[in-house]
Amino acid sequence: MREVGVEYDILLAEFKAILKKSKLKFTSQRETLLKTLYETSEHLTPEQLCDRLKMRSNGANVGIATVYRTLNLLEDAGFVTSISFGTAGKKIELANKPHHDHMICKKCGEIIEFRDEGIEKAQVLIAEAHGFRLTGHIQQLYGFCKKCSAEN
Amino acid sequence: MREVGVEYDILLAEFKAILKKSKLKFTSQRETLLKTLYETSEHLTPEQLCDRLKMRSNGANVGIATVYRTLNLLEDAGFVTSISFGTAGKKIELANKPHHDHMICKKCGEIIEFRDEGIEKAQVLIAEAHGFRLTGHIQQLYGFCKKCSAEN
DNA sequence: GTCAGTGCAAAAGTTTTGCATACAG
DNA sequence: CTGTATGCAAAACTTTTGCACTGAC
Repeated sequence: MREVGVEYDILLAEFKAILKKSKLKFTSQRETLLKTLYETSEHLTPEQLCDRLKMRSNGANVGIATVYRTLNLLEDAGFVTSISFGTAGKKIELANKPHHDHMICKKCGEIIEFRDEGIEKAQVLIAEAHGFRLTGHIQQLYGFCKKCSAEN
Repeated sequence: MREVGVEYDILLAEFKAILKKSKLKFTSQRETLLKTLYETSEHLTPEQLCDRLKMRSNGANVGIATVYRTLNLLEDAGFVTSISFGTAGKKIELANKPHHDHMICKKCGEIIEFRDEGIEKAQVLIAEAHGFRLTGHIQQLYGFCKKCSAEN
């Protein structure tokens, strides 16, 4: 259902390793959060993510605070990136999906994912030229999608 | 002081034209806001922008609400883009500076601007391929700058 | 058993709205 | 004059924190 990035088992192992290294604990909440992000191809806001976690835990309590705390943790560790575009609010995405970028329609908000090898390579070169150690990138092209373009 | 984009007079004229078209009014607050953005090369948050406006108006009142309202207006009109990266908060930037992109240090938050012709061209081609009418883009590479890389 | 993690509720921060007044057209 | 824009204050959201209790190691 999901384009293949890193296998979940590997992802999970990496996550555990990071936690161990920082003497943090591996809890069921953290696992479920990671798994949910892994299985979701959409871009969720923290609140939407929290709602899904609530559903998964069949009614059990999931605090929004924990979601934020865990997301910050994951973001620091580079597992997750958050992007925010205009008024659309903060959206979360797993970082180690294969590199891809976004084209966002300013009118209907549709997000189209794309990928271009040439751009990826150019980015690496640019980073090197500035002595920058690259860990990720976000590229958002925006404008109007085919549909909304026609309506204008 | 500022890399040359569109000349301010032209920018201003465009702004007035947009306002006229939507039967909106050209107020001193709107002018000062635009001018301030034009003259500032940094990336400001709405609140920082508001503070600058207050200074410029020598103590006169500038409401944060007006800043937000005007920014939303400008963003809708494509004059301004807001980018938000991780925890660093929303930052504003004039859209019609010459195209350039950002490299952001996850540790110290430094923003390095860069530009690459090849990437720019590739983006246009990709948009065309998807029937997407491109009006702008944001590209953020992130990782650790030279300095912070060394400290790790 | 110890110490980090959790949920909850309160707090802090950010953005939007309602309303009376000010001012551009 | 008319109606949009403004500043202020309140409201609505979003994100973070404090605390007592739970649970991983």
